[in-house]
This record gives sequence, structure tokens and C-alpha cells, in this order.
Amino acid sequence: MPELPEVENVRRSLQAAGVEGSKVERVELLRANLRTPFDQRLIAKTHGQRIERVWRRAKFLLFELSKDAWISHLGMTGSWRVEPKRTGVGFAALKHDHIRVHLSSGMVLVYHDPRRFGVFEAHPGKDLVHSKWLRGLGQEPLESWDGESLHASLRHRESVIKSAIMDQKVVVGVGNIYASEALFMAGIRPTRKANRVSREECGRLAQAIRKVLDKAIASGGSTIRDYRQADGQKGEFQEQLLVYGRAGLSCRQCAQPVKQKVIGGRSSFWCATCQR
DNA sequence: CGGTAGACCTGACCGC
DNA sequence: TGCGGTCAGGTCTACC
Repeated sequence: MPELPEVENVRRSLQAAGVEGSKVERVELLRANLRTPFDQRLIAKTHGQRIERVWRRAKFLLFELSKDAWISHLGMTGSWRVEPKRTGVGFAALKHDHIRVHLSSGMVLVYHDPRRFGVFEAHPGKDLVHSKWLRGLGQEPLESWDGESLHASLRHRESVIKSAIMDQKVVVGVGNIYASEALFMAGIRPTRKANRVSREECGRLAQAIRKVLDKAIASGGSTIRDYRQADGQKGEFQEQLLVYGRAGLSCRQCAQPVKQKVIGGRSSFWCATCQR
């Protein structure tokens, strides 16, 4: 489900719900694992700590606590939802709710994930740079990153450009939807070899990546099926998609039918006229 | 090292 | 109504 814009909107909606500054009473685990087994002892050690800051690195949500930290990844279908303080009977757990974080304010943060490709891990100490999940990640596209930097990473790449920009070592946050979108915006075919994308084209592509991610963040992300912000709101960027999911429909730029094919195992969309 | 197929998991949808 | 096949926003691993 979630690429950078979706994760960023979850982060903002958690922030808006007042999660930062609240105290963790208890993390209730409704099963033993997601993609990886929970370390119950490490998680229990975070009871009583305050959530100081919720931030994001790549597609990871990071909860910085008083002493330790939690790392959360939403995989394909993960979501966090905020259940407000409730007097009397609480909320019933839904199918696929796996984690309930009880805050002392009475608020409950619920992690829901049907396919369980997500990750939830407590990390001892606040210094997350050594976490195995974050090690080796490339640069944040919305910070100091540009076409030069992209060009340098792609120069010796033999893979196709679409796979390359989805590689989190090259640049983080771009997934299957925004890869197709950015390549369309830059006029580059997804099947082109990465090392055949010129410096100028890398400039346009880096710009396109930044632009599409920015716009998607501003629209609350793309809700294709599961994705929700923590307050339950859907995103709206799916209305503005140029090629993703539009196979056979006419290109918004030239009216030719949009093409679709599996590239690197993922469904990919492009316009053969507008993209070279 | 780089590249790619397969694995992980559930649910929705389509054709028979 | 049921069954089998396909597909889905991500990443790890095994293998060449």
C-alpha cells in the first residue's frame, strides 16, 4: 500500500491526533509476529515511556520514545488508526488488528495489516542509525537530492530504470505507483536501461520524483484499496494519477492508449508516445 | 558484486 | 454457490 507519501500522511495524522507527548501505558500484541516475530521483552521495556516524536525515514515510521524507539513498516496493507478515548465499552478489535498501543490519555493506536508484510520492532536506545532496517538506505528524495546524485547512482546500473528508482539503495520512498508516474512525467520509458538515462534526463527524472511525491503528500496519498490515514481518511491522489492503473485508457497528454506490462515482477504503466 | 525469480500472506475479483 | 486462477501500494532471500 504505502509509498513515501502515504507513510508521511500517516505520520502527520498521528501527530495531529496528539500522539507526540503521550505516555505509553502498554503495548498489547494480538499475535506473535508480523513479517518478523515480535521481541516481546524489548517491546515490554518501552511500557511507561513517552512518545517524544514520530518521524519518517524512507517508508519507515519511527517512534522516538523517552529511552528507546519503535520502528514500523506498513508493508503492502498495514495501517495505524487512532481510537479516541472511550468511556464504558471500548472498541472491538477488527479482524487483522495485530497491535494495540494503549496510551495513558486513553487513546489507543491500532496496527491493522491483513497480509502481515509489515514490521513492528522495539529498538534499544534512540540511536536508530544502526538498525538493520535503516542501514543501507539511500537518500531522501525531498531533502538534498538531485539529478546529479541520481545520475551517479545509475551510471553503472544494468537493470531497467523503473527497477532502479524503486531500489531503496538508490533513492528511498518510490514504490510501484510513483515510479510509473515519475517516469511518465519525465518522458522516460520504464524499460530503458538505467545506464542509458542521460544526465539531463536524470535531472528531469529527479525533479519528477520530487514533484509527484510532493503533490501526493499534499493530496493525502493514494487510496487504491486499503490505505487510510490514522484518522480513517482516504487519500485523494488516485484521482490525479496519469498512467498507473490506466492500462488501455487514453493518455491524458496525447490520447494514445496507456500500455501495461510486468517489469521486474511489478505491473508497470506508460505511454509509448510520450515516453522514450 | 549485480540482477532476478520466488517467497512471504490474505482478500477481492473474474470466469466457469 | 463454489472453485481455481490472477492480482495487489513491499522487501528479503536464494541462486545464477
